Amino acid sequence: MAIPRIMVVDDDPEIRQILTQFLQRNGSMALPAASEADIRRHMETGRIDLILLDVMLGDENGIDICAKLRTQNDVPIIMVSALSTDQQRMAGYAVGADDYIAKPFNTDLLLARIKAVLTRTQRAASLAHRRRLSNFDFGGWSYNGRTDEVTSPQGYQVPLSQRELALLQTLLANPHIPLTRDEIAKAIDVIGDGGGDTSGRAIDVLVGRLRSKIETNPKDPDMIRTQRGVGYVFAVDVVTHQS
Amino acid sequence: MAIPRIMVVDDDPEIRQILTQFLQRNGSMALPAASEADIRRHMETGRIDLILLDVMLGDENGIDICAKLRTQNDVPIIMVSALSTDQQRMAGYAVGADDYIAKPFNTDLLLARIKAVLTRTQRAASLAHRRRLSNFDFGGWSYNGRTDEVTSPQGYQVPLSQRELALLQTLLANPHIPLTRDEIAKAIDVIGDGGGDTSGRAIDVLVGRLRSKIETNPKDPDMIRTQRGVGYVFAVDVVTHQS
DNA sequence: TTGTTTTGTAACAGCATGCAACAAAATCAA
DNA sequence: TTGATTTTGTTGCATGCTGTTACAAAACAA
Repeated sequence: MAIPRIMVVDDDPEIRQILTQFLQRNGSMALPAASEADIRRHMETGRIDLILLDVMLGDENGIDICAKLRTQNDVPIIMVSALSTDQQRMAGYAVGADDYIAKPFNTDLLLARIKAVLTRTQRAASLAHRRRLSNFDFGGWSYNGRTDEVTSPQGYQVPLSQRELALLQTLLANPHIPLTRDEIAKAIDVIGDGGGDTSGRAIDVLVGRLRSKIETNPKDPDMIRTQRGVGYVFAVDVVTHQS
Repeated sequence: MAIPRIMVVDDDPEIRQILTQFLQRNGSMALPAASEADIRRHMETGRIDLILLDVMLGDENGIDICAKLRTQNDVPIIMVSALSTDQQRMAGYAVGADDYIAKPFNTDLLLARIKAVLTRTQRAASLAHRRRLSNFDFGGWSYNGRTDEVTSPQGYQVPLSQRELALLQTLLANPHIPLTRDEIAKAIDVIGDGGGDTSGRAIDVLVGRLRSKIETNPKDPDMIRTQRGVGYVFAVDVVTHQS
């Protein structure tokens, strides 16, 4: 196996750095993450083989984060916790953690657990990676997951910005499912929005921009439909396939 | 591997001698050092494969010495300490120790740790070496790792400067993986950048220069893609092979 | 109808990025 | 050595991306 890429999630900068350096010295590439935003960015921008997740995050509960990650991908998760009651441990397994280690832990133990989880899930990890490279056909359009090229029914290639691309990917992953602005904001890691406040209109504007590029009639959109009071739906059948 | 040369750093003459003799009896060359001055002398006068560093040095803190050594070279360090709270251990890893052993320690354990660290670092070194001598094919181009020749799909040989070559090697070693400017700067040892400050644009310019030489359309690059807010990705499949 | 809420979007400001031009540093030639 | 050439980092400007704001249009409730 190639060098494992391990994301270290901990909001304490010191522990984060220590773990990061420890992993790097032991032959892994460590990707530190302090917040859920960091997590999402790492998940989207590169292959992650394993997540080391501290349960005691400041703003958000590690258990919740773990549950969320589990629903979205197949990357194995090792939870690390200062508290190690059996209840905690059970909660961790319940939301899909692959292993659970109590602090303070023996470093050899940590390495052994990491290795065990990695070999156990090796096949799943490579599959997860391949899934990122899928191609999609929708409403006559096509999206190439390897090159990020978006092609119109007429064969024109339409350049999308990073945000527009992220939005399209989110929609493609959730066809026919109404998505709230919050959900979209979280999925594509928008700064200004996502706090549930009505002031941030970033998603609205972004949707408008994507519509202007891929809708035949942006004023009366066919694919990205508005659900008043809810959010938006991608109302198109999507075919996923490998190239 | 040749006989490992291990520097023993401890200001207690007795322990220093015990360790030295123990190592010598077990097939290593031990180089005793009592002070930072000794350390420096040894580092300058000969190859050192590993440093065994006692945390409780009289005049200086072992942690500080370790940190200093780490910034200056890549010799692996095993810290030895009478105190072995997890805090101590963590501090050791934080400043870059490769392993941490509490006194009094089992001699078998010590030997095992030494062996582990040595093989670990040795393999990393040999892998890095082999990679340098590999050949790469990417997007119709080829790179000869022995001669550093870069050949275009049309068969033209394109001369790259040293920095451009280093950048290309870094990209080739990390295909499809987003690299931050910091990571690139560290990998190719750029002076002006790497401190995380936004002022240094050396990497941007360097990327531009490499693009102008190897991208079909430098204005709309196919291979070296920009990830806004992140860095750059080498978005090409890379085939590595020996000549 | 009228008034309120929600959504669409143009205009704007702040940044990140690309790049040309320059300057400093290294290398080479003689 | 000196001077020419190449390499490499810096700077300033142009461009494009992105979130905010303000206002208009649409949808809804009464």
